[in-house]
Amino acid sequence: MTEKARTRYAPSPTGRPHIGNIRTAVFSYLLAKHTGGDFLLRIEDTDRKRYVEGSLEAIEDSLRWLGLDWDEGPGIGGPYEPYLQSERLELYLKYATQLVAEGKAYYSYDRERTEEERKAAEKNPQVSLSFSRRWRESTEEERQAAIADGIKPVIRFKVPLEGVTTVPDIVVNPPIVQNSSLSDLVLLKSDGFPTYHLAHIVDDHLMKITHVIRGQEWLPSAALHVLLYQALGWEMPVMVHPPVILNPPGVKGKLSKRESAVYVGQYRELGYLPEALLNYLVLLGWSYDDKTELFSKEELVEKFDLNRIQPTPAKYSVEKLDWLNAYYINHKLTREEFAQRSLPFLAEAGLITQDEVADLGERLGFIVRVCGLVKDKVKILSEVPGEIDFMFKPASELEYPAQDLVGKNESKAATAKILAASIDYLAKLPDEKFTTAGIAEGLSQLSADLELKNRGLLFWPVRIAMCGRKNSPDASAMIETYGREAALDHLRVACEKLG
RNA sequence: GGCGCAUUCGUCUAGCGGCCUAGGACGCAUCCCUCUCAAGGAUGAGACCAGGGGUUCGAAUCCCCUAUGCGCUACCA
Repeated sequence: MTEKARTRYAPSPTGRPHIGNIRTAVFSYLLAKHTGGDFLLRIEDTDRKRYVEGSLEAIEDSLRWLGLDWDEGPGIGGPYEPYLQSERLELYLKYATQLVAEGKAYYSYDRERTEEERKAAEKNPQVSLSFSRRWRESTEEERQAAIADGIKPVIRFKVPLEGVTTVPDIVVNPPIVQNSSLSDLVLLKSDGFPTYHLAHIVDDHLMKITHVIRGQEWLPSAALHVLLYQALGWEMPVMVHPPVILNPPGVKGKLSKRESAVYVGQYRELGYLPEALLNYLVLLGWSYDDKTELFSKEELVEKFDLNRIQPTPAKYSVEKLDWLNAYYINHKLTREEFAQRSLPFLAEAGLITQDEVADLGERLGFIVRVCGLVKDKVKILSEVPGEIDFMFKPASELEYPAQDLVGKNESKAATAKILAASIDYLAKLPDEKFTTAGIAEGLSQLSADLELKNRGLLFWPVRIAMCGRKNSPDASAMIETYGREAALDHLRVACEKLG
């Protein structure tokens, strides 16, 4: 085992966490725990204009839901508090002015660029470069004039004009960039807040972060960060730049909310299991071997290896996630767990009350059996209510055409006979035989006794009578779940429908 | 436009010079099971390893070029 790693997830509070973003948190968490180290949460709230109320809570909820517990962070504290960058302003000021004193940074009396100027600068790097260096070699008179004009300066980093910088990285080949192509980045804004570039380096250093895991969109500016570490005389953490997640096949660009659900919270609301989402997210860009792809959180912690992160961006596809989720529901969850997790969705649909979500009391057994009817059928939890709502209604409220009962039987009259026979049979079936298996066996025998061509001719109308729809769970299982009285009611109503 | 990274079945991937007539999974097709829908079981189609040059006895694996994709190009992160 390698040395203990200290990693962090450092989102800015600009809204709900995006799954592409949270995936870097997953990798960070796994690395930390794999090495027996710490995973921290730090909030990068250095842009006051983009702050969104409630973001911190959304971030914390998402991490907790996925089971990514952090060892240090806002609220819980830690040896390097505070973990909110807005509360660490004097630190950034200190290092920025230190760099100025050392001649490695300088005050720049810029006016803010207009949208057009920015567009122009994007097209022509020379414009951008010269703009950023406008005050690099300014005279005292120029500075005094700017101050007299009331311009508040920013502090810019004095990037070396010559040489090349490379960024060592675990995932991709080290980018090699000419220093002359780099602009003098802003370290401290005119409002006294640091930029990301300064803040994350100061914090990662002070918080003793060993591995920085962040999206590949940071690769282009990583050379600048290398230079900054050098200027500050600090050792660099290991850099890890996993690829971004792309839109599904056929759609260009990185995963966007137009194309699919992108926020962790949305997946929760749709009824994905956190363990399935976690498993899927990890698989998107990481592999253990050529076969294994089902991993619990514990297995991931044990097996995670940075070197097996794929350098290529992966296209997001909800189909495999759906399969994984269905697999977890079907094979990993017990009936009780499945029912428990379905509760919020049943309440949402009005099938049970909020009080019952907290404590079902005597209804627990019934709910577990009802949910069990569709456990191997649903892909996501939000599908559960729609699949079993009929179980919550009396027979008289089921609406379906009588013709549906007939199925492959020759007539309504013939079907009615079969149902009548089923009623007689089930009414007399001993209690100990009133189980899914017992009922299935009994009704099969009955269909033979009635000399039907196949037992489907009996099961079909019985099943329709139970649920009023053509697609449903197993007929015998529904009968058992209803219990004898309710099941017989359903059959009687069906008989009446047939006239 | 400039700079950077990447490139194996439709998709996620295994592969780190001979084990590859390229393996697994999702999806798809067919069959089995079957009272419906699922689930489950079996089988199959599907990648001349982006294209072109090298290096080597030998390349999906190393190098170069081209193409394509993605990212960045703010006093945002």
